[in-house]
Amino acid sequence: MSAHTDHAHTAAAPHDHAHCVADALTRADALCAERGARLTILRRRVLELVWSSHRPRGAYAILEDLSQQDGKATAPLTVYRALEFLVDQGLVHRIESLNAYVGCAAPGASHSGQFLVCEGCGDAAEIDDPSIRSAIDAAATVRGFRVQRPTVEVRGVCKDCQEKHP
Amino acid sequence: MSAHTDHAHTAAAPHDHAHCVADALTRADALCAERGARLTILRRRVLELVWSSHRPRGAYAILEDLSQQDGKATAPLTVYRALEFLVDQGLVHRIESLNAYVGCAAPGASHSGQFLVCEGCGDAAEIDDPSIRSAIDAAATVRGFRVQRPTVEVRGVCKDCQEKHP
DNA sequence: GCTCATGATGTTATTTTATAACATTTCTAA
DNA sequence: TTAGAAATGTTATAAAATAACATCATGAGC
Ligand SMILES: [Zn+2]
Ligand SMILES: [Zn+2]
Ligand SMILES: [Zn+2]
Ligand SMILES: [Zn+2]
Repeated sequence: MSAHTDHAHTAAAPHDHAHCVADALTRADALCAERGARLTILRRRVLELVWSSHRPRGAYAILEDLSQQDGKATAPLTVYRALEFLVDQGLVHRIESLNAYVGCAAPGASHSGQFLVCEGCGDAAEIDDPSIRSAIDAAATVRGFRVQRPTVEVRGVCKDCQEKHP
Repeated sequence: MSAHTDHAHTAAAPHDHAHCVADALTRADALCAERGARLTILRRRVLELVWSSHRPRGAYAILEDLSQQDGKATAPLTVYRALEFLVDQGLVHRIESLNAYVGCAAPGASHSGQFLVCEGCGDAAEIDDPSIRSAIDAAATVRGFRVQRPTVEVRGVCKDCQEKHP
């Protein structure tokens, strides 16, 4: 069995993050190839920067990284367009309540877009809980509402932060 | 029994909206009095403007209304501060995915903050579905996450809009 | 190889949304 | 009435996102 287990990595838990990012990029390469979507150099760089931490990152933070790497100013649109592509491909999620973006832990699989957002450390743990999804679907169906994109963002305090500040 | 029934009004369904707004203001008066919170003239006016439709409204739209009523420019902060108060009191909800605000249909009661947001008509129907809430609580508990404020915003198409564009 | 249509990126300017810092006014309770 | 606190006014700025248009890259078809 691989050293990389299935359990989700977090910003807090120490782990081989380079591997983590490399995995994400490899998955993205495979998925885009499979779909005929063009994961260009720029988009791939932006994806890598989104993954640079396990925390949600703002578009302008990514913009700064990009500008610094290139030694010249990059325009916001450059980043926003790349992010739009990545979100459309399901490689990145946008956290609405933070105006920020985070790499998807399981692209390809169904994305319900559920996050536990910690007020303490800023971590946004992606979960995919079928019972939340089915409860939403049921509530929508009863009201004749056709679901396109359910968003669940739960603000609170993660386990680690609770232990640190009891 | 009152002419006003319990079922939720929507922007689409014709109804006595003046009554609708008056009710919201009366409820707000009562709640704030009960809590010793100060629903000042300004805050009450902003609440009324939030309720001016059943659709989410942006802070700057409310700002324009306010400026027009007074015949002079109002500063954004004026509106944002009032909105902050109203959100804190649970009289208004912020729809994160729209950067907009909508009157709460049932202030005082527990607010889980669940919305069905229609892409067609812009309506944001507030629901309070216990099974969604308990599914979220269960998922959080399993992960040791302490829930403070769950946000559910479901994008899709409402019943009316589906019937209009089949 | 060329050629053109399409998609991607560059460039400049602007819009939309939200907050900071500090002054003044209003309310409340002692 | 008179602090002290809360609310509002004022001015300036920050943060997030998009519009409009030009240029460049890519790849299918010839
Ligand atoms: Zn990692
Ligand atoms: Zn935390
Ligand atoms: Zn109404
Ligand atoms: Zn609709």
